[in-house]
Amino acid sequence: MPKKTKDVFKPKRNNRFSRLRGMKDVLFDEYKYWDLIIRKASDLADFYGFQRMEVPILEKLNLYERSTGRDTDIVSKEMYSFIDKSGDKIALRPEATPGIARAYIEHGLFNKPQPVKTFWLGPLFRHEKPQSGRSRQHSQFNFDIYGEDSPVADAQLILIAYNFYKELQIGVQVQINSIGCKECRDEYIQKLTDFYKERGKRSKLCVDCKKRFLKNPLRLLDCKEKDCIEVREEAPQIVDSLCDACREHFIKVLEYLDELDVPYNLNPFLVRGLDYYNRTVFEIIPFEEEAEDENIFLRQSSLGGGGRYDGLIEILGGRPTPACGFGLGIERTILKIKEKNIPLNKEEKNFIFLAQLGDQARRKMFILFEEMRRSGYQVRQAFTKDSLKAQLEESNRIGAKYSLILGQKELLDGTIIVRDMESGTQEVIDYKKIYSDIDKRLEAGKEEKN
RNA sequence: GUGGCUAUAGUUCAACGGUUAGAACAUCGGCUUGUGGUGCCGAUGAUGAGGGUUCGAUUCCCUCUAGCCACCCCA
Repeated sequence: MPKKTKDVFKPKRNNRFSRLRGMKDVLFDEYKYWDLIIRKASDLADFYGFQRMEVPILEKLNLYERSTGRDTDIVSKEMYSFIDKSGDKIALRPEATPGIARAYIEHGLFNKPQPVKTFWLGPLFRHEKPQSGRSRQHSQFNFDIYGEDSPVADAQLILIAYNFYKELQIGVQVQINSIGCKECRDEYIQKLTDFYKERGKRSKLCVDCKKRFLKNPLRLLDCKEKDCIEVREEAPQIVDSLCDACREHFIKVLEYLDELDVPYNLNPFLVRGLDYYNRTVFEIIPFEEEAEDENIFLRQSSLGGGGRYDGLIEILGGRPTPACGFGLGIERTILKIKEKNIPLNKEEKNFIFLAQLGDQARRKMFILFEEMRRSGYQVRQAFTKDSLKAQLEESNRIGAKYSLILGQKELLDGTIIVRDMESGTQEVIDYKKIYSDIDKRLEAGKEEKN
């Protein structure tokens, strides 16, 4: 080890190479949570027949303008967009669905047996003001079903999202609504604007809502201002305006959820912010039954959401294809896991630590390590360390079950020391009997457990 | 994007405007040059950046940066 001198480079925090705002490093301990989520999501994907795919992080800007919607906040205010060296307008994906839909069209996935069910997981970018549970790069995983208009698809997706949290022991509730199809929604918007035009109701609205009235009246429904909520009470509800087909679709989705005991809350004010949604829309919010202040969960940001987007593929130039899907926020889920102290049930492995003293012993152990690894043992080592003390510290740190210690003396005698790390007892055995001895010990350990 | 709060070792915290900015945990080393998980001793290591006020600033003021909270929006 070189001695430290005062000339040694000292990294400083917040220096000119520091992280970009709203970006996060995921270090070792944190990654355990990612692991858990990725595993759980992959298992569900497997089980329900969704196949993993990935699409580029960069796409053409117009993909999002046309699908997500030029006027949505995500596209108009929060997107990382730029012109690249060839002069193309590019964007870092702010959400996943458009890219996946684009891939569906581009690779002719409509020629595969339908429905095509995709599982996607990756980072998204939105230039927002960061706070906890909201950074400029975050990750989601999405489940999408293309080429299926049956309400079973909607219900199954909701079920999967619900199961995901249930199995993680996180209490959630499904907020659900139907925003109909283009026809019945337009009719409803007409009714809604007519309602707001009555006797100076508009004057009671907040500044934002006055704008919403003109630009996107549906959004009047999810304003949180007190006065706006008051006016809203009497407003017509979209479920009453659904056309027969849309109503029937929605009812069937709810019936499936009822039969599966998925708790949901019919929320007539749920309107999702992206242009391409139709019919079923839903959001997954944290929910504690014992919560005294119901504002606690109302205020909390949602863990994920989704819905149907039957028109999207056509908008992007594909043949008309019904589709639906959802996305769940990985970081927000991790926040919940930590908040609720949900244990990461780590696999119990019987680590065997190989410790050595002296160059010759090190060489021998170096080879033994490879041998044991190939034979399927969970071997661990710290061959860069010289002192036995440091090696046993490491062995202890990783929770090894046994340490095999080889020094000069053992080398000469053709023996090796087996140390039981829990009890601290150790035994000198014939070097040749390593495998049989370890096997015997592990077998005994197994029986003791049963 | 709007408003507010905050910023000290790797981490969690301390320091009436006044000596050398303290501690715990973590890290490394030693006690024990062949023995970890509990002990003892020691070492490394910080005032986010830049200005200003002052004899003197971690402390007061300004700007920037970052984080947090609320809103907006959303995952």
